[in-house]
Order: sequence, then C-alpha cells, then structure tokens
Amino acid sequence: MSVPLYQAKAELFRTLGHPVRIRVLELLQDGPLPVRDLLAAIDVEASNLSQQLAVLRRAGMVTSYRDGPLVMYALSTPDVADLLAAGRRILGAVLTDRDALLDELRASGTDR
Amino acid sequence: MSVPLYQAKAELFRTLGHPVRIRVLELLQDGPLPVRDLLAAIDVEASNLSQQLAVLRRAGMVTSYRDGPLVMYALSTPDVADLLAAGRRILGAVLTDRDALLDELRASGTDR
DNA sequence: CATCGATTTGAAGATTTCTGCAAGTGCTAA
DNA sequence: TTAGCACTTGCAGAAATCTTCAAATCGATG
Repeated sequence: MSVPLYQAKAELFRTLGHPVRIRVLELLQDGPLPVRDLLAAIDVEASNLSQQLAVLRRAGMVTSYRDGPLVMYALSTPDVADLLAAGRRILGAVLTDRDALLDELRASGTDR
Repeated sequence: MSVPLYQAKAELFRTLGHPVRIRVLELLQDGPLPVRDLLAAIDVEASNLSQQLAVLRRAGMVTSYRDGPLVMYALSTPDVADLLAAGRRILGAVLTDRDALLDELRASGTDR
C-alpha cells in the first residue's frame, strides 16, 4: 500500500490536533464567519489565530475570501463537520470506557 | 463552554496524527493482532512501534493483553473504525478539491 | 537456573510545532 | 494622503514530539 497515503491521513488528523483549530472548525459549521468574530469567540491573540487559520487553509479544510474590510472563512467541505461529529462520538466512547475502568479500580480496593 | 473539552478533542485527533499509529489502527480493524504481526506489517523498529502503541494505549484507543509469549492489541471500541472511515472520506473530498484547483490553475495558463 | 524470543522502558539528540512580539499589507473613510 | 481598523507574516525562544540506542521485563524452554 502507498506510504504517502498514511502520511496524508496522519497529516489530516494532525491538522485537527489543536484546540484553537478545533474551535474554529466548530464555529464555522453554522456558516462563514469573519476573523473578527472568531477572534471574539476564541480568546487567543490575533497573530496566533491567523497562524492557525493558515494551517487550516494549507490543509484545505477552510477557504477564505475578502468581504470589504473583513476576511471571511468557511469550511471547504461539509464533510469536515462529519469528521468532528465522529470525533465527538469516539471521545464519548473512550471517556466512558476510561471512567468505567476508573470505577473498577476504585471498587477493587485502595492498594494494588 | 468548557475549555478542557476542546483540549480533549484536540488530543484525540493528535493521537491519530502519526502514520504508524494510523496503520496500527487500520490493521486492528479486522480484529486483534500480536505485536509481532504489526511489526511484520509496518516496517518500523520494535521500540518505536512500542512507543506508538503506548501512545494509543494512553489515549484509550487500544487495549492489550498477553497471550502466552505474545502481547495482543485490539481496538478498545469499534467507533475508532468509524473515525478512520470519516477521515478517509474527508481526505477524498479535500484532495479532489485540491486537484480540481490544480487543474484549474493548469488550465489558466502556465504563468500566473 | 540460564537463556532466548518478545516487548517495553528510559533517555538523549534531532525535528517539529506553538506562541507572542514587532512589523507589514489591504481597505475604507476623513 | 493620512489615519485606522482588520489581518497576515517573519521570527525567535519555549515546548512538545520523534527516533533510536541501550538496558530491563516477562514467559517459555532447555
């Protein structure tokens, strides 16, 4: 199987591996937003947000265009929203498993 | 909204952001496998594979158990397979968009 | 008990990613 | 054309991640 394929998949996921980038994508699920609004919602420095937007742009997950004085961002494909949804599901599954394990550990005595 | 939630989501995706880890998860989709087999399939050093398996374990995406002389690994939840599938879909969407863009660029003349 | 195959752990150096600051570009309005 | 938002870019230092080597563990076997 093609090695670069795994590389591409890994890069895709790595692109999502940052809290600010995740937030941006979630905010864009409901439609395009100007940087100004993202900035107001996320609590990060403007230059930092811009860097993260550049990462998302390079990965092809968002597109941007200028609207008068504002720069607007939008998801490049609605599939991105699906991926986020899948992520939420897994997170739920993994966290419950983990909690279940924790409970089990607690129940089996304090030591060993 | 809770800040740690975005953190958790980002960590989940970051866990997938490595070619070896992606391959491991894909190989485990069809059922548990011993490290020995993963090693034969992936072409990476044993200690490196072990490090990556540890990352997946800490993230709660796989579980392991010993079977005689071998250590077996398995997906901790089938939801993981869904996430990989979603990733494949997006990758397809993003790459076609990108190719379409490339084609467009090519069609519009060799220079700018 | 000494060893061997299978796997994990620890640690260090190399590489990548993150963050914030200073400076720069693009538009709009006075 | 000067001024002022709205963003982006270039960087440098800090922090996190990767990769590999050497050493340690765990079972099974001679």
